[in-house]
Amino acid sequence: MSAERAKSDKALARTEAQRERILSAAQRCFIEQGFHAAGMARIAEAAGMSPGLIYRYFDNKAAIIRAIIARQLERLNQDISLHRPIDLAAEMTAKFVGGHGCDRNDLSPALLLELSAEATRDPEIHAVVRHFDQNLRDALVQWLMRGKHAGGHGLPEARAREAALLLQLLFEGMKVRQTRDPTLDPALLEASLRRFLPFVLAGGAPAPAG
Amino acid sequence: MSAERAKSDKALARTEAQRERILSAAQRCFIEQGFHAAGMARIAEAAGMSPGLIYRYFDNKAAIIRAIIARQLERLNQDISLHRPIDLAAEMTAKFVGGHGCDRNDLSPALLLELSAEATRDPEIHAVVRHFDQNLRDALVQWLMRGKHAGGHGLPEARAREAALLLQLLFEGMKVRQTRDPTLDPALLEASLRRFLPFVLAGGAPAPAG
Amino acid sequence: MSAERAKSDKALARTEAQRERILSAAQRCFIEQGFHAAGMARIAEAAGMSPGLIYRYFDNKAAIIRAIIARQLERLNQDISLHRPIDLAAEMTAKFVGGHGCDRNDLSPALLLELSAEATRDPEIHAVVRHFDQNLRDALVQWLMRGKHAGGHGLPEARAREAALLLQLLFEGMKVRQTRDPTLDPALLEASLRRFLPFVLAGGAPAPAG
Amino acid sequence: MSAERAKSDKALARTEAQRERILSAAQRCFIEQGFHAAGMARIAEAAGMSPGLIYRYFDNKAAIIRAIIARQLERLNQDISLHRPIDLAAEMTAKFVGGHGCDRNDLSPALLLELSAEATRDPEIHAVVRHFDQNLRDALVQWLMRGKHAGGHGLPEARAREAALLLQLLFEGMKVRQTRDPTLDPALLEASLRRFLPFVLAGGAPAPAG
DNA sequence: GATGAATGAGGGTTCATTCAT
DNA sequence: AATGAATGAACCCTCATTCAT
Repeated sequence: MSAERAKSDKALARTEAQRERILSAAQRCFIEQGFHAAGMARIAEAAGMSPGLIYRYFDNKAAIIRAIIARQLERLNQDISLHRPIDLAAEMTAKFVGGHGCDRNDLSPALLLELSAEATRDPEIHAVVRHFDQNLRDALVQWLMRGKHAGGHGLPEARAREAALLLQLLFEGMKVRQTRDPTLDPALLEASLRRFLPFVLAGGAPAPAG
Repeated sequence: MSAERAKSDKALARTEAQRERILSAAQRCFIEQGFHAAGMARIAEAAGMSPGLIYRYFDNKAAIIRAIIARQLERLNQDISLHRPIDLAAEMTAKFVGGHGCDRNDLSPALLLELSAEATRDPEIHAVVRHFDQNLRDALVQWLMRGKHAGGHGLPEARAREAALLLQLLFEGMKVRQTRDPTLDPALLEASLRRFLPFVLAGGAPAPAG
Repeated sequence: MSAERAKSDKALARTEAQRERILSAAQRCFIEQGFHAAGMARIAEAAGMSPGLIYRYFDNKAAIIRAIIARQLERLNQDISLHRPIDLAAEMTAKFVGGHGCDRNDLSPALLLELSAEATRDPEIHAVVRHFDQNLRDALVQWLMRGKHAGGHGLPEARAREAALLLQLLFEGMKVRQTRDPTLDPALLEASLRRFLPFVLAGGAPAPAG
Repeated sequence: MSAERAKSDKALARTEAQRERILSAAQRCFIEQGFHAAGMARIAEAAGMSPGLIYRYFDNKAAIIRAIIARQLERLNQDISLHRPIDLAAEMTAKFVGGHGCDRNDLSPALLLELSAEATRDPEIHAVVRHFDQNLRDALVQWLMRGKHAGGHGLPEARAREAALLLQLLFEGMKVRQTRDPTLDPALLEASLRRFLPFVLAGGAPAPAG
């Protein structure tokens, strides 16, 4: 039970580590060159392995793309911690400034855009994106409806739905903005958000103090 | 001088017409299949000419992409009529519902996203995108600062800059949303915008009636 | 009508010539190396063209294989001229000695064997082979049933069917023999055939004189 | 000396057993998929060992193929029992109906064909095939020359050579037929053979009764 | 100006073989 | 003796680009 198990565990761990190396290398390549321009050979090189080995861990290039997408969206979801009081304007600004996909917890804007475009044509990708998209929307709605004492905003459902949609539009708009104008003054962004977000979070009521 | 001129003019006109045919055909192909999946052969077919001929009018595929972007952004700029009173929420909703790249003045959302991702890698594309991006921003700022009697909103410059940024975030967020959730209820979108936009257009002051 | 037609005719002729060049080159490669060991690059080289060009004339390698099979079987059928009195023993011997696939009208034995094996796994190939196989069998039966004055052998149908089967077995057995013992003494082969074929052609009756 | 010997014997026995496992597994795979389509990984799996281990017992894939051929032809030779009176027509028909490579003494027809084609290209295979081929021919000739009281047919050598050749042609023709028309009516085959074989076995004399 | 046949580098992928463990 | 992860050359095929006509 122990020896066999131990070996199996170790093998599984190695497998997982290899998959991680591949995904990480692929993500770097995709960000730099795009999904289609990044060749398997280059990905293999970036992962420090031979091209053939990749296929022991992934069926094909599309599977890698899907895995990256799922992993990224998962992280995105985990990242949004709606269960503690947060300064949304500050956090969004920080994401804008820092989040260019260089560290593994950030969704690269270029990747997200290409990914969304790809979802238009690949039904499997579309399904994955939709799944996480609706998860996020539901989480936002719940958060907006929850009482203030629970870190929420106490909106009625109808208002919460409207506000959640606006928040998603702003999140995604910021991703596009990152690609178009990466030099955008963070102070201006934060000022804008700080002025308007409270109004959104209040469901359209006159902004409360704070 | 005149005959020669006339011939030259005619030749130039023909050249321009040919370029236009190619761009139009390429745009259709790109929308259907994406930048990389659309082959030159198919574009040539769609343009009703031979593949070889395209290279008399464009250096290569990337040049076509750049030309489409420039042309499209130009149209976009012309399209934004900020000189008449408009119901922004209604117009944005209409764009969301109708704007899937079917008419020639709309870039398909997928294309716009792919294009923005590409701008991350191709400096020439980036420059074009930046140029039009800032044009639009300036136009928005002017519009927001202009007096209400001139169809504007009479905001001071600082507020106008904040509001313009937010509007761009929303515009672009909507493009992402179109690819992710094309079935989004337009009524919900319009309600959200109608509740929020007046507040933005008022520069963050309590929403005026209407 | 004429100019356009002429051009189209010329184009069609060229297309057919190119297909022929490819098939001929592929056949040489397949005979030398087998279906799977012959690479497209080598075939292209043998055909004096680039690998990519082959795909303008054939969908893929399998299509080339099928075309060769069909072409070869067609020639085989045409080759069997059952409408004149023939010295079957002599002709079969001649085929054995000469027919090693070097000239285009001969089915290479190696090719026929590999082809038959391949038919076991590829349903499309199986269908093609079956089609020509049954054609040949029917032709043999007709020939055996036809009156002697018409170059036939006047057998009743039941006997004709038996004899046709035996002839096919002998034909195909000779193909195998060519690969196994290409040095087989043609005199021995001809003597064997000359002794036994009359018996077969007579439907099992005591061999007639001649 | 004895202990060492014993160990060595045991080791040799194990080596032989391993080789046998590999050959048997490979044969199954080759029959199902053909020589080239059967991968070493699948063969290893079928043999219940790792791919690497196979190379301890065989130099490479071609060596396995050669070993299978040799083993199979050896069995084939042993199988031919020409020392008892036999109903050749019945036995050949039975081989046709049953012999599709399912039992270990039968090479599948497809395999035999592929193998014969390969002999055209690989001199080592050619040599093996030739060796057993001539063995079989000699055995047939001996059988045909032997007196009837010894289960033979009492033909003079010249006639025996002719008849042996014809028998081989028929044997091999039947293998091809199995791949091309596996649904061939066994009754027709048996009738054909029964009418013709006695004539062959009699060396071309009018068929004796029975 | 216009064609479309031709090119050939590069794409993703497979698989016989090796070697550290 | 045995493993199976790793290699890398070669596979089939695509497509942006060129050029003889």
